[in-house]
Amino acid sequence: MVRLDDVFAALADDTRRRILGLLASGEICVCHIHEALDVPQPTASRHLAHLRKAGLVASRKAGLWVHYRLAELDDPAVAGVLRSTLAALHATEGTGQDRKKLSRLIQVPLKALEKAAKGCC
Amino acid sequence: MVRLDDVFAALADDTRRRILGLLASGEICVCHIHEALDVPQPTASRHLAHLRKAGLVASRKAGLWVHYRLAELDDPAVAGVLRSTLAALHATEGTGQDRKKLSRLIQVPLKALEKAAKGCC
DNA sequence: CCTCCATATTCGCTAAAGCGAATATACTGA
DNA sequence: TCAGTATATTCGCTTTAGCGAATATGGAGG
Repeated sequence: MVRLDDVFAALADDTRRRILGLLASGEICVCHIHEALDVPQPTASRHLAHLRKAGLVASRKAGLWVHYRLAELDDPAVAGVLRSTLAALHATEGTGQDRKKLSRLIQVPLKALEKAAKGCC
Repeated sequence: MVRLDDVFAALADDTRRRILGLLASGEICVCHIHEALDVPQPTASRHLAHLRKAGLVASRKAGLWVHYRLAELDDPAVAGVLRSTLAALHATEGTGQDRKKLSRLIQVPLKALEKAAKGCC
């Protein structure tokens, strides 16, 4: 059960919004998030935990790595908030820069990431 | 110019979201907000100032009273966030109760407030 | 001018959030 | 089993947000 209070608290932090901006283009593992955003690994992990508690992201363990993705939200109201938030992030300059850096890191063409992000929000 | 950071910071507080929930049904003066929400007048005023700084609400002075309303947002991305937020609030129980109390206070039928709120988001 | 009323602001305090550093956990492969 | 790597957590600290109480501002009317 997702509580609205937790959702907005989660969205009220720049680093967490940047993470969501990255996840809009698909599943990413922690190491790539912390490198793309240029934040310490514990910081990335802490914010991801916050987002997970709020119900906005889900994680999948694959050996040593943990891959995070946007959660499938049951509540349509919360889904709407997340969708509009991603759309707003998409319109900012920072999101594009983060995505560009991610593109280099994971060796995936920027176009592909852009396309995936569009289809998500 | 509305900054996304301020918007989400503004939305990350329950009292401020309750205020937005009320304003969805139209312009309201400070005294009615603080009575409908049952919070001290300085608290209502402080939160309204916060919302105004974030660019989410606008105010109009009418003699001794100050009427607040949802702002017309230039930025379509921010407008989308606000719209989905209001929709999410609309789905919560608390918003209905606050509106009911406002209805009694300002002597306007609940139906009319509901209708106005629907048309807004 | 003085008073009343609605609204805004300030002050001191408490609680919570975020960070960096260090450390713990968990899985992999030699 | 042991070393190595990715992720998570804890600790101490600093910053910030929100609150209650008191007070300031500013317009309306006697």
